[in-house]
Amino acid sequence: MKYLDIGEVSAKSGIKPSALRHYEAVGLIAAVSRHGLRRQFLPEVLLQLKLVSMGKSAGFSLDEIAGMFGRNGLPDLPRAALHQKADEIDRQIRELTALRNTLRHVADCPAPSHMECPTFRRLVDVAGKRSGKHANSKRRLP
Amino acid sequence: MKYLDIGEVSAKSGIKPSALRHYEAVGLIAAVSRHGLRRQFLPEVLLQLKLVSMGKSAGFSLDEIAGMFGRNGLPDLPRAALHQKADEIDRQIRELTALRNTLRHVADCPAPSHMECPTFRRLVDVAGKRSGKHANSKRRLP
DNA sequence: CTACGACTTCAAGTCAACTTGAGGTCAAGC
DNA sequence: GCTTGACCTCAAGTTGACTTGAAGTCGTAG
Repeated sequence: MKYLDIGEVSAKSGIKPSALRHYEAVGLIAAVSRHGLRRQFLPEVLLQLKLVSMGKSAGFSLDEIAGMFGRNGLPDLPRAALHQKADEIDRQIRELTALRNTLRHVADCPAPSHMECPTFRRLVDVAGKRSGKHANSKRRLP
Repeated sequence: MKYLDIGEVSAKSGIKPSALRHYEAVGLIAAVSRHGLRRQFLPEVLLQLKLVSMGKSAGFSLDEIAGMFGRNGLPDLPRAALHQKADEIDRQIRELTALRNTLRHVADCPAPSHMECPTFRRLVDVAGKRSGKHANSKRRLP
């Protein structure tokens, strides 16, 4: 009785049905059954989708998210792997913080050339304390 | 004399020449001149590239980054727009923090089903304080 | 009992951000 | 003066994450 069909999940999550089907195809979510042809989802799926979108905005691929939160929305990685993911996110938070500070600085700094402003260079350098081979990102407006 | 050619920029920035040419094509960076056919870059470009990679890891598209830091690597947006970008980043930092906390929690919480753990639900809800229509991300390993 | 609308599948298309490959240019060292 | 290697251009290919379109399937309201 409390099953949701794809349209309801879409309405409540703000994610298009086509995207939800795609998520099912790659194993991020699963329908509990079918009503005729229609997928029936448990309300739980909304929570799982929240995790998915958190992961996405963190810059993880769908595959990586599936790795963090198994097919059921429950993490199936060993503790250490999860902490390592958390560390990655910490690093990303530090980078974002540096970028935000940089933006606020350039918004307010009256110097003619930021490239020569020591504050600016220091801000940028903060992010330089080892990023390495990392996250590439992109937007898509539904 | 202190011009860098693309191979040097690539070596010092860790960004492939093909990507640098792509960045030039979309107006993110610019060569000051050519030596024969070869692009000559100012050392400044390395700082600009740092800004670009910060922006990328923040989930901005190359177009958006070009919007924040004009063709010269210097921001050309009005103060208010920059602060608005900074606010967007703040929101993203909050989401990332929630995700990291969630990961650390699930790594350590002994509850059998996280979906029923109140701490878990609270952590997830923290991120729910309105994201709206937002950042989609992806990885690409060079 | 039929029409409707919300769903279904599947193949193909799109978009960003690059990468790859073929074929060409050129300055510097021998 | 010729070879070499690092660069060049331009078109086409790749990947991830979807979206779109055509053609079909249902169950419920009238």
